[in-house]
Amino acid sequence: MAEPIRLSKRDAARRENEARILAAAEKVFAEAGFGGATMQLIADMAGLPKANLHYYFATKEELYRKVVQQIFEIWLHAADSFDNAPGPVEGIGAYIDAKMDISRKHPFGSKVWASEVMHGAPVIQDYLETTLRDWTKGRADVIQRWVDEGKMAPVDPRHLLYMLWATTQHYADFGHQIETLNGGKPLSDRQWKEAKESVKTIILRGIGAI
Amino acid sequence: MAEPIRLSKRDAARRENEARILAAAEKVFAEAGFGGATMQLIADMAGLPKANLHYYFATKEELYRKVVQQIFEIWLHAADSFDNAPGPVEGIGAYIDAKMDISRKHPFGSKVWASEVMHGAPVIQDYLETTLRDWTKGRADVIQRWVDEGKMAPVDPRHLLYMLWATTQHYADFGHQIETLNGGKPLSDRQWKEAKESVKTIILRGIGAI
DNA sequence: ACACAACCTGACCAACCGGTCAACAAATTT
DNA sequence: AAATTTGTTGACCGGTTGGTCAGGTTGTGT
Repeated sequence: MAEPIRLSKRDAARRENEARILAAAEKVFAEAGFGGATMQLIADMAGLPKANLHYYFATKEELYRKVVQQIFEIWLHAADSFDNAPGPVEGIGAYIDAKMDISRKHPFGSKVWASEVMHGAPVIQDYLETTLRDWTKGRADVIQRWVDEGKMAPVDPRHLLYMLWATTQHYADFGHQIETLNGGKPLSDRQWKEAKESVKTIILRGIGAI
Repeated sequence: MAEPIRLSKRDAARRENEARILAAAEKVFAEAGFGGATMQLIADMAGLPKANLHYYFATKEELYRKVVQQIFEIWLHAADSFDNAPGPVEGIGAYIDAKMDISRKHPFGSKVWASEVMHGAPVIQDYLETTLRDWTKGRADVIQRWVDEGKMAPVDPRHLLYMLWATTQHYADFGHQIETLNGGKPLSDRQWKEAKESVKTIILRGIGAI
């Protein structure tokens, strides 16, 4: 069991400050891009003097890197439900649910990730070439197995994965567009549920799993 | 018929300079984002002195706006094939083809557009609320008609459109990621064809049109 | 050939940015 | 409670950026 760790005043303050800075940075980087974001703006949003940011994160790049790593972790773990699933309906269905939830809960992080990749992944190229490549290979193998077992139509696992990523992330990255087309209002709980169902239905039927 | 308009030296030079600047700007904005792009970099890439850029485009914002408008036009016209189609197989199939071609031919423009929307559409919000809203309404009606005519399963037209946008644009916006997962090489002609087929097959089957 | 307008550009500037630092405050250790 | 480590911050700096402008060049109409 986890002990109720006693945090010294210092450690507690450090923890909170880092969290506040990271949260502010995530939002500012998402809304302004790396180049458009300023340390001053992040500092103001975090309620700290700019010099204090540089005490916790030496450079703008270092802070940005931490923000990207954070969302990448969440992104990867979304596929936990993918494994050990008996078939595509459960596995891919749960994956869509998880990724749609991420899009709703972490829209800023999703945008930062999208922005990073769009600009050629200057700071996380190594992750793409190692962690993400392995991850993708593993899931593609699972999908291929389902195909071989006749649990779904023969589709290219890669392109199916791209479609899953694209569709689920779209609700975060292009959330503003969707909101505008929704009469300027964010999707309601019911509309989010409908979105999830639509995506799941079309894709699962599209791969011949239902 | 279009007359072979005689361009004076001036008009010809103006045309070429503007085109060169816009092409350079599209690339730089796509790779560095609006905030990260510099007029100097665009000028260097266009092979013109920076001051000359400001002669043609007064401000960075004005130049950026032109770039965004340009890709928006292409984006809208991609759906010409959508209309007058007898059913979803032809209409949506052609639309997917057209949008995939755009992703391949105009990856920079696609990224600029994505970036603009992701950042809350600061310069083209009015377009979203007028042109895009009308456009979307029109296509959604067409899809609904096909549903009513029994030519496809009853799916929410909006979410289908989002899925089409997301999936096709993904190949441009996340092209770097796809390239990395493809062994660091861009998709070949054959792979692009396979991508198109995969997308069309999954979606058309997903909406019960085939 | 002349006059006028359009075009071009090196040099320049004020504003802003990321990052530094010295001086100070607070917590922790001894 | 003294000493030491850790955290805090206003003021500052060199470098870069978007944008300006005066003075020159080129093309066009007359």
